[in-house]
Amino acid sequence: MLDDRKRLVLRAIIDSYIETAEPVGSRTIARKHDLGVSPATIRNEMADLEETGYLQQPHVSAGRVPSDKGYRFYVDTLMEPYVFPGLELRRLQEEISSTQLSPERSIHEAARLLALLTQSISLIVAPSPDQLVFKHLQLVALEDTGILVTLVLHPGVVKNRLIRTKREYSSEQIADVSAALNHKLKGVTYKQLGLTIFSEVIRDFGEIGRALVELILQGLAEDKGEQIYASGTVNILNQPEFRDVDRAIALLEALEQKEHLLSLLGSAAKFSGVQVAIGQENVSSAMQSCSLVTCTYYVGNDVVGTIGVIGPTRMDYARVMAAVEVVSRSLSTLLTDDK
Amino acid sequence: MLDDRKRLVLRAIIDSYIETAEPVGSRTIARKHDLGVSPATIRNEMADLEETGYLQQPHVSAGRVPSDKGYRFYVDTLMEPYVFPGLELRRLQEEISSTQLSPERSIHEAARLLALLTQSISLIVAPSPDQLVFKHLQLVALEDTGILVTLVLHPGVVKNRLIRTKREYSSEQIADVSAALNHKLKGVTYKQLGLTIFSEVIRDFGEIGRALVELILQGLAEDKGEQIYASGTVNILNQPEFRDVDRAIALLEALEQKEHLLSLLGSAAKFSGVQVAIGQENVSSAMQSCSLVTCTYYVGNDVVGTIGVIGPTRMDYARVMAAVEVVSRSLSTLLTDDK
DNA sequence: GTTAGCACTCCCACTCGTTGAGTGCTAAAA
DNA sequence: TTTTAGCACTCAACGAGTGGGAGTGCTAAC
Repeated sequence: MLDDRKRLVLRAIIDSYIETAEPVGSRTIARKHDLGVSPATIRNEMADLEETGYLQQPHVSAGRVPSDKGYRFYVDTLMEPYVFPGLELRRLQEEISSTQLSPERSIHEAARLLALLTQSISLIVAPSPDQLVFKHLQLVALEDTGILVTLVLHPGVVKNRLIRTKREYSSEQIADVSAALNHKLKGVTYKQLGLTIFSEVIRDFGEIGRALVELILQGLAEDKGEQIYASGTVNILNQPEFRDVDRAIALLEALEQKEHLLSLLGSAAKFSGVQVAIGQENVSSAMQSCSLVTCTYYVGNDVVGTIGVIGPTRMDYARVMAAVEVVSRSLSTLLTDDK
Repeated sequence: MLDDRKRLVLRAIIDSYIETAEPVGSRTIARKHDLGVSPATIRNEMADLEETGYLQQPHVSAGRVPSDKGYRFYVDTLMEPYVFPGLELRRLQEEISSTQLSPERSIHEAARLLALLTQSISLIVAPSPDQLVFKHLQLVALEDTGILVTLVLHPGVVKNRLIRTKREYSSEQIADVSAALNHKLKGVTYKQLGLTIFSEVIRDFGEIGRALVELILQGLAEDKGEQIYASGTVNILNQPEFRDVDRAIALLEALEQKEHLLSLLGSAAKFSGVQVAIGQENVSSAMQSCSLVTCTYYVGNDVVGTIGVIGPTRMDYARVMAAVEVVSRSLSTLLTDDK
């Protein structure tokens, strides 16, 4: 569709625009990239590229700027993939796993590093309770009528909740219940919990059982907010496209709509590998001039969450995609290894 | 020191400036507040107030703007305290306690509400591990060599950590250790843990004991970052003084220095009641044009943390102070009641 | 002690010409 | 047919100049 020279020109323009955030003129291209043709020829190519929708002109006497279509083509076929130097890779791997022993921490750390690496906003969706498997359930009697419920879920999430009962139970009673419950629920996923199990629990464990079922039904739905997490929000203020404070506010406020974000990232979870949504490809209105790069991460062979980066459409796709890929892989490795 | 009319003028100027963020002229004051004197008289007063340091003039033909000293006087003696309407108060109380049963959540929710209420950045310092008392310690054997340590600390903080041992232990062994440890540590504060206890634990509980001591020594120091928490950072972008993106960035980046923040808020913890640090009174350089309003919160009679609000020196002190006071009290009540 | 009057200051918004980067078109060269 | 030099044209950005307006301080009269 596009001949070789047009591709070269388009790529040169996008590379340059990504770097400088300034509209790119024909002279600049002729000077920086040695295409062996004069600015006039490049102008002709640029006019064609604009006509076919790959470029745009902010105003008639300015240079050209890539359109969403241009970026899409760039990402799909033009750009040169970025490869992290081995050294940096190892340092990264190390930093992620340095927050020893707590998967939740590791996930947060991964988000922080991703934001740092890309100088953009990073998002991370923690494993959804639905997919988790009961690994252990422990009840501990505190003084009075409080019972601490500790749920250990696979992979590596620990949740604590306090429930209160009307009457007091002895530690022994609670230990018994704990053991029995543990036996009943071990290896079951949240999704598999159905009315059958719930009614059995209520029947067999009376007041505690009821409180527990209630906890499970409502308690884990409520923390959708904790399930998604943004890091490095300050970074976008450094991007020239967000020097306009109002635009920055619009985006940042959109990011506080956790459910909204979740659905945004959720749609990427169906595919494997690094996904890119450019500008208008995003449904979210506040993100029409942003791109979203996402990748799922794993425990073993199961997709458990998504990480992503949000930046202006003029982001360094090669670098961001590499960073997302690398962080997702490091995280997967880490979570898989220490189960 | 200041006669009545000067106080009235100063108060009128500060009220007006807080509302409009525009330098205040003599005519404005004469028109809006019925002081029964002409602008010329007010001009004289204003000149005096400037000379004594309560006001400043951005340039000679502009109105006056309060100085830090002016704000200080305003906060200490001039302003009319704001009282929340009962309805709003009850709604607030309700919203804070709606995140049932988890103190950590309540604290986060309090921060969110405080930010919403003041349209500023809210900060919250969660109870420091040092002050916490062991309430319960539970070890649970997971498969392989993993042992889940659940620490229940008073007031209401639950921490989970995973430790790994070289050899496997049976659930019974671990339950025994758990019971013994629990007995030994119950009621002890972190601060009281000394070498004696540590060496006893290591002696009596071997490998698990050593891992545990290590965990306690390093594990709880490491989460200083989790101990302080900012909410509503987007809000300051709406303040006219932060339309300049670079200033906003400077402040926001300062807020990411968790340790720095901790020391900032920590100094307020020595006093009871609502504390205000205005502009230059703050040591932090990024906060020279901001004020910080803080208040400690309690469990029973023990100070366990601090909440605060950061905004431009031109903040609505009456409202912010009331909000901080109210949220801190609600939080204290909540934490105290469900122990 | 207060106030009207007035000269003065200085920011701000606006206009207007200039500059320069960049374009499209045309016609000649390859 | 493609490329390119040349040229007229466009338009944002910048700076200088200008008028208006808000606000002041001072003075003299009340």
